[in-house]
Amino acid sequence: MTAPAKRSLLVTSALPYANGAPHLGHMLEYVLTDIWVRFQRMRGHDCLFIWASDAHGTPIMLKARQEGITPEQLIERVGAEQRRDFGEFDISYDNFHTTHSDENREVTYEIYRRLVAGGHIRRETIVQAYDQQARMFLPDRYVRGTCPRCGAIDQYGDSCEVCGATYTPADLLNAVSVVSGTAPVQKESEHLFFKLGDFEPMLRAWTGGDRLQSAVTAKLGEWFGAGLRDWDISRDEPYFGFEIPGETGKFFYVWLDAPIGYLSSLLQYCRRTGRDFEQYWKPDSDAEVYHFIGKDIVYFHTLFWPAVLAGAGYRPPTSVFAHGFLTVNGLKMSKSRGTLISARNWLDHLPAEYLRYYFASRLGDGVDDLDLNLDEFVAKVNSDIVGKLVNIASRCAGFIARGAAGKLASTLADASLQQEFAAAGERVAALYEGRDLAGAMREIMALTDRANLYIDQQKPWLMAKDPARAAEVQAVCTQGINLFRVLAVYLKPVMPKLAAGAEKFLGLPPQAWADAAMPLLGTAINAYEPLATRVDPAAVKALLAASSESLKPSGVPQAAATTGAAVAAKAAAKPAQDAVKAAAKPAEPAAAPAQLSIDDFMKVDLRVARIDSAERVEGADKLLRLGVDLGELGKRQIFAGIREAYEPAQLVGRLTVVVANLAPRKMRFGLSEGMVLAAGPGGQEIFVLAPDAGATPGMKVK
RNA sequence: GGUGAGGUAGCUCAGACGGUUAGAGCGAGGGAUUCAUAACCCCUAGGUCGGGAGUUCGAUUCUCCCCCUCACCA
Repeated sequence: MTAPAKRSLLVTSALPYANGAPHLGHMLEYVLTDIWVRFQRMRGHDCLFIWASDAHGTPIMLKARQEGITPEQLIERVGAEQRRDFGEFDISYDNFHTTHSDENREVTYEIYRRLVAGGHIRRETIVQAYDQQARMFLPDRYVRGTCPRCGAIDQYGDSCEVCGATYTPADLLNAVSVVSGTAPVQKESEHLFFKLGDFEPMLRAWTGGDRLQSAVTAKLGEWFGAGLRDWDISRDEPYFGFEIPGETGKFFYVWLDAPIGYLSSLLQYCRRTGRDFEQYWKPDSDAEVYHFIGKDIVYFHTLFWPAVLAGAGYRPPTSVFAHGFLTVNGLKMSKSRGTLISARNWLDHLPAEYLRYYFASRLGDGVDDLDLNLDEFVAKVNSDIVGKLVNIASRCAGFIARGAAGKLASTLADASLQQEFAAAGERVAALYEGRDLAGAMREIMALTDRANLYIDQQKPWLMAKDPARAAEVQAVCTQGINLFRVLAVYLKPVMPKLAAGAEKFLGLPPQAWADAAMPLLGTAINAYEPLATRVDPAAVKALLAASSESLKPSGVPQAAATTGAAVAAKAAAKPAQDAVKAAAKPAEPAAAPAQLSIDDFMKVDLRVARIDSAERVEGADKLLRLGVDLGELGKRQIFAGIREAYEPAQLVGRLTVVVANLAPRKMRFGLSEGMVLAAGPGGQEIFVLAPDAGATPGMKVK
């Protein structure tokens, strides 16, 4: 095997925003980055993991104000939480700085100076929402009001979450500042713009070929097609950030100085350690620079960021690796929905290392979202790590300790099997290198199965009954332990603690990748202590309980589905407050819904409703928008997939039955706040249920 | 709406530059075993590889259309 040439790598994760403690969505990225970094180091490369806390911007300024502390106090507190949680997740970063630092100011000013000198900055007066009471310009997200297109209330100033319309805060009806609660006015201000268009040829060249993931490349094609717009990099005071030199009352937009944190954190690290900063960022650098990011910030990292670097005379990144988002039990992580699990909460209940393994077993090179299914998590860790991997050491250790005085044999029982395991090393390494961690884990687990099978076939426990065969027992178990040793090395980037435990057990120094190729013979090993213990499902339960009052189910997939069978299946599959179990169970076939208790049934709040209005929905050929009156429960809007079966006029004034406590479902056309009951296969054959005469809106159906 | 990624065994997913009986892990069922943390080993999945059409000697793998899911839209 030829030793790969020593590479010099600089790796970053996206900078976590300093307005709150990390959650599992953050950890997905940091674990992915860390596994890759640890792998590179084990391969003998020089690999730095550098990042920082993203500390500027309006949200931090306002949050600090709300808590009655200074922004500096806030970011210091959050920064400490971040460091603590990252450390306990075994994120092996070399430096974690903050963007609110002298180094970052220094680098940001220098970059800005060069951009100005290069003619890449222009001025333009724009009109923006302004809060007269708070005396500040308002970011779009800080203005809320009624969507001008669909009429949904309480929408952000840039787009409507209900109908998807995009607009400016000035278009909102009844606009209100989130800061003061007063109506904002429109006010002019001069802003500085970074001329992104100057860099189009450079960006097209840089993003071309297969430098980036295919999904990202495709997206970039779309953006190029739409044309690159200049980028507003200034904000007016009050703002928490860096003042722009030569201007009064103007600050750099947080997104300009945030990625510069990649440089400034490295700068701080280099000054502390005596390393050469320029080596990484000079235009002709031999070093490789990689940014791991979430797919939501691809635009910043593949367009703005390389362009800013180029404009300031630095080299662009070698590549940018985007990943998808994390869902938990099929639900988006959301604070408001109570589905957010903090890193701290996880650490309080479960080992970080098990989550690292689960993430690795599910992560590929794509930008698809990843679901943390906790039932699967428990099964996977217990089976793969405890039942199979650690079991190899556990089942061999006793024989070595008892029958061989704790000493390994001096030759291998099956050298070709060892060779097979060693040869797999390059295959596994290639998968790690390409960030196909799931592929690497599959490969490792296949080897693990192979090792257990070997021991099973040799049956050392039978040999051990015959004292004359003691040497054979020792040889077989030495073989088993050597196979385990190889596996522990291959898994080390993912499970560093487990690997450290294995090293201690085997009496070895910290292992590098290449060490796996050389068998361990004739040495003494230490007494075996359990290297991993099973996950107790109760710990998962406690985790979820602590995370929130409940993991509430989100809306049903399609409010348009109105057949009776679908209603029954959904009611059975979604007992409120029990989404965890529901999500893990396979859906019952519609033809034979599971039995449910009367209590379950009573969870479905069925109500008589009067259809006050019905209209076709522009752009949806199956939906009708119904306005229904639920009596004491008030009036609701419901979208029903019955357009092919009913003319709107036929429905107005009719009574029907509605599921009143169905979680509201956001549809492209508006919010659907319930479900109308109907029977039939669909299309024109849909029959809306109706109560007999005498029923009134709001009556409970039971 | 635009764009992208997908729809393969109960679940999570591999895979096939088109070609004899479509795979793995988990789960489930059966068996074996007892060294090991009720672990491990063996056997069992009869799935129209989303639907339809086309190209072809032959498609689940290519093309087109449709349906559905998910994500992104500075």
